[in-house]
Parts: sequence; C-alpha cells; structure tokens
Amino acid sequence: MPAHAEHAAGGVPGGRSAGNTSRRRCRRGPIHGGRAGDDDGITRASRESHYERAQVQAGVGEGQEPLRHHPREAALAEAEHLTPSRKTGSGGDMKPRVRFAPSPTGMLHVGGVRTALYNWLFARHQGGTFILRIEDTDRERHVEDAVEVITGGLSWLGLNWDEGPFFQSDRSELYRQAADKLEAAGLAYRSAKGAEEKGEALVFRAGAAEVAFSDMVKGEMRKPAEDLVDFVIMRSSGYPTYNFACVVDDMDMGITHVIRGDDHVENTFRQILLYRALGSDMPSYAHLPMIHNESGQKLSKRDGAVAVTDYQEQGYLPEAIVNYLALLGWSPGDDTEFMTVPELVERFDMGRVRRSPSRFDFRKFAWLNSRHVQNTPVEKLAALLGPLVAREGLEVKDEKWFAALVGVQRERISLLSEFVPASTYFFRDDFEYDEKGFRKFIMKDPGREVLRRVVERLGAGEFTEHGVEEMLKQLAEELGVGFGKVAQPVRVAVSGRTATPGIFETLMLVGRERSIERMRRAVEAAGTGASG
RNA sequence: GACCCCAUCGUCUAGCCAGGUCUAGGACACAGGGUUUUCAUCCCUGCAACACGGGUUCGAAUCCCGUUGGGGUCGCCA
Repeated sequence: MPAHAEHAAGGVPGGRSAGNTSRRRCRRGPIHGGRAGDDDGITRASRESHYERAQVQAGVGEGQEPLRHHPREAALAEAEHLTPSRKTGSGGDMKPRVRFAPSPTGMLHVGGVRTALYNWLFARHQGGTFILRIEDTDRERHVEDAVEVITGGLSWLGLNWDEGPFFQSDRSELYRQAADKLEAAGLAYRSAKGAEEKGEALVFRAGAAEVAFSDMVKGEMRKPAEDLVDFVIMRSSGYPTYNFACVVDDMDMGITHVIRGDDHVENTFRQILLYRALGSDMPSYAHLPMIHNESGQKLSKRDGAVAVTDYQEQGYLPEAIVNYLALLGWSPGDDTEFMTVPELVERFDMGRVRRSPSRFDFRKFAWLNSRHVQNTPVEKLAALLGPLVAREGLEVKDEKWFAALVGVQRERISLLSEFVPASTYFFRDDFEYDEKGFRKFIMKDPGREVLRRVVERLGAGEFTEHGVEEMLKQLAEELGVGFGKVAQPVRVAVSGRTATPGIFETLMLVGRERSIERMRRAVEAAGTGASG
C-alpha cells in the first residue's frame, strides 16, 4: 500500500488524480479547474496558495463561467466517461473504484445495505471495483463480532467485495503522516479548546473559499466560505476524526466515486477542503436520499426491524431485499419492478436515482418477496425451509415428499417464516380443528356421511390425485351436492382447517393411511360433539 | 434557530432536464366482480395525486420566483 503522501504529492498514475484532472478540466472549465498534480500538493502548499486554489476551483472571482445549467447531467456525464473505451490514456485503469465504509456497530442496518447495494451495483454495472472498509478509528474498539455481522450480512446478500475489508484501526500511520504534512504546511494548528481530556487536538483551517461540487444525484451543491468553520482532524487521543480518516483512506485507495447517504453532504464540503489541502483532486459524489420509516423520519433502530438479520429471520430472501432496496430511490424507467440481481446490475443507472427520500413499505416488500419465493426453484426453497422445519421439532422423513409439499405451499407464502405454521398438519396428527369449520362442515349434513363414505372408498381405489378426484366427484354426484360439500368436510377432517392447498394434493401429501385415520377421528369427534 | 436538500395517488414510482401526444401511466395496499373444491394464484373494474401562490409562454406536472410543508446537518460520533 503506497504511503498516502507519495500518492498525493506525486499524482501517482492509477490513482484518481491522473484521470479525473483532465476530465474535470475539459468538462467543467474553471469551476472545478483541474490543478491536482500540477503542484506538489501539501509539500509546497502555503496557506495562500491553498486559498487561491480554492478560489479558482470554486469559481470565485471575475470572468468565471456561471454554473452549468444542468449540473447533475454534467456529473453523470463524467461518470459515463469511466468506461473501458476511455481507458487508453496514460491514466491507467479508469474503471470506478467505490467503497462501502460502515462502522462496526454490531448490526447491518438496511440503510447501510442500500448504500452498499448502490455502490455495488454501480461498480458491477461498470466493471469497477467494490471495496469494503471498516470505519473503526477508535470509538468502537474493533469488536470481531461486529465485523462479522457486516461481512456475513453482505455475503448473504451476495454483495461481494473485491478488496478489503480494510480497517482504519490498522492505518494510524497513514493519518499521522497526513496530519503532520498539514500541520507543517500551516494548514492545521494545535488547539486545546473544547478538549475532553488533556492534550491538544489538530484543527484544520477551513480557509476562506467557497466549496462546490456536482453531485450525481443532487446536482450542483455549494457552500459559501463563511459557513465553513475550522474542524478537528486529529483528536487529542491521537486518533483521526471521521472526516479526516475518510479522506486519507479514499485518496489512498484511489476511490473515484463516493456513494453514500445524503446525511453526509455537510461532511462532503469539509472533505473537499481536505482534498484540496492534501493536494488531490476530489472524487465524484452521489448522495443518496434517506430511507424513511412509516412516519417519515430517517429510519433508525427504533423502527423495529432494521437489521438485515431481522429480515433474514422473518424469511425474506436476499434477492428480494436487494430488489426492494434497489427500488427505494431508483427505478429502471419503465414499469419493471420484479428484477433478479443480474437484471439489476444490467439496468442500474445512477442517473435515475431520485433526489427525494422514500418510505419503507413493508407491504410492498412482502409482496415482492412472495414474487421471489415463487421464482425460487423448489429444490432450493426446500433447502432453505428444511432448517426451519427442523427448528420446530418437525421431521422430514422423505425428501421427495418434502419437495412436493414445498411445491404446493410455495405460491401460498410470501415469507419463508409462514411455511411451518401453514404446514404443521402435514407433519403431525395432533392438530386441533378449526371450531367454526368443524361445526359447519362436519357436524352439519352431509359432513359425517361424506366422511364415512370416503373412508370406505379411500382404502380401495387408486390413491393418486386423479383417482381420488374421480372418487370424490362421483360421491358428490351420488349425494346430489356440489363438490364443495364433499371437499370441505374432507379438508377439515384431514387438516383441521378450512383453507389448505388443493384437496387432492393435500390428501396425497397426508397419505392414504393417515387420511383415513384422520377422517375416522373426525367422525368420532362429531359423534361426541367434541371438536377439539 | 442557522445552513443544505426535497415536494406527482395512502405508499413506491413513470412523466420533468429537451413545455403540447397527460381528461397524468404502472405497482403495492384497499374496495367490488370473475375463474375455482377452500386458500393462494390469475383476470377485470373501481378508489386515489401534479402542495399552494405568482410569473414566463399560444400552451406548464414539466421552466423561474415566492410561500407552505417535510427531511438532513450543525461532536475531539461515524
């Protein structure tokens, strides 16, 4: 890993600076006038030149071009240049390098997952690199479990990373060096003001220049100098603050596009100041709108299920989570909503990300999950459901039988967790009868009569769906009643419920012997008037 | 409060940048109906939105300004 100072000062090819500089220069003119790589960065940076550069970059002064009319498109157009065809210059690999940089809090939040997903989709769509970096500067002392929650969650979702995970806690030297350079250049000063403990923090001089950037989703963003104040970059404890570590790392890792939640826009202004001071061009930015809860606020732990593991437990499929989260703030432009992961990768486009926040809608999420459940091959679904069945103490004695069961229940559940409760009577005989159903279909005519005759005939004929169908239909005819009058008593007797899969499939799944036993038992219960 | 961002059915959204083809399209949810052995699926129908006010224009959901509303950020947290 190259030391960051060399990287910044030398304009090392392969990093972000070489390619972006020329791009910016030709596309933006003076507003974001290229300059990184033209000088030695922090080694020669005096405070004045820092400010001058900033002014030029910010478009302050006479004869400047007004802001682009469609800044968002400009930012997007720039991102488009990161295509293989543009690779030929001396800049080396021009493909985007993005990162997901969560802090190890012990859970992977859906908002974080959405951020990770958009980074991942952006990278995969363009053939770029997706990097995982753990932001553990010092607050949380590197809890191993917390990291596994993140890596495990991303893996489960299929969001594989190409580099990392890197840990900020392992990179102190890098921050130290960068901080020293800034201090030596007079761009930062020591101060004990507001110290929580003894000792001095290193404070960065915000300077007197406006900061502006073109966001890929929000368009032109700017902040006047007077709204930017000095801020701490190195704590008195010797650890870097978030903004500082983030910039140093993004530079060092050659991050070309920073894609994160828009709760970071204020940080972005400060971070841009740091790029300038460290003599680097800045990356492109995409600030994603927040995901809100049902009351319209930023989704937080208080809103119930927000961790991926919560959804995992409730029986959401990873592809459904990915699909739903992708749709929260982005759409492909036509009416397509159900999409597989490869389709998402194919169609994802930062230019179609919305600027306004969206609410998390559990109903639609569940609906989408049901679509994915139905789209999942039976064998795969059976493998997923097996453990859930075992967890309830139920036993799968026959894999083929289980696959058949999964096949009939697949279209009836939207969450995997619904499978077991909906299927218990297929596993065990000690179910109770639905009170109303028992009275209506078994106590009343022709309930008992139907069951007596079915018991007689079921033992004899061919026990196949077709054979049973013939038999039951003939019986309905004999009794001069509709088919429902025959099917419902059988259904309640065999399952205890009024709603089950098709009666023939249900009978096949329960089996001949057990079906007969259950119907006898129902007749008996009806005789004693007990339905329990 | 200051600064920043946002604003189409209850929700997710298409349309907006390149104004007319929009009596605003789709989806979820909801209501009604149909298919059907129950459930589910499926099909049909319905309900339901351009926040408000100005301006520009022959013409505005689309462009501009303002208002209102909502959100975000204001840490030696990330």
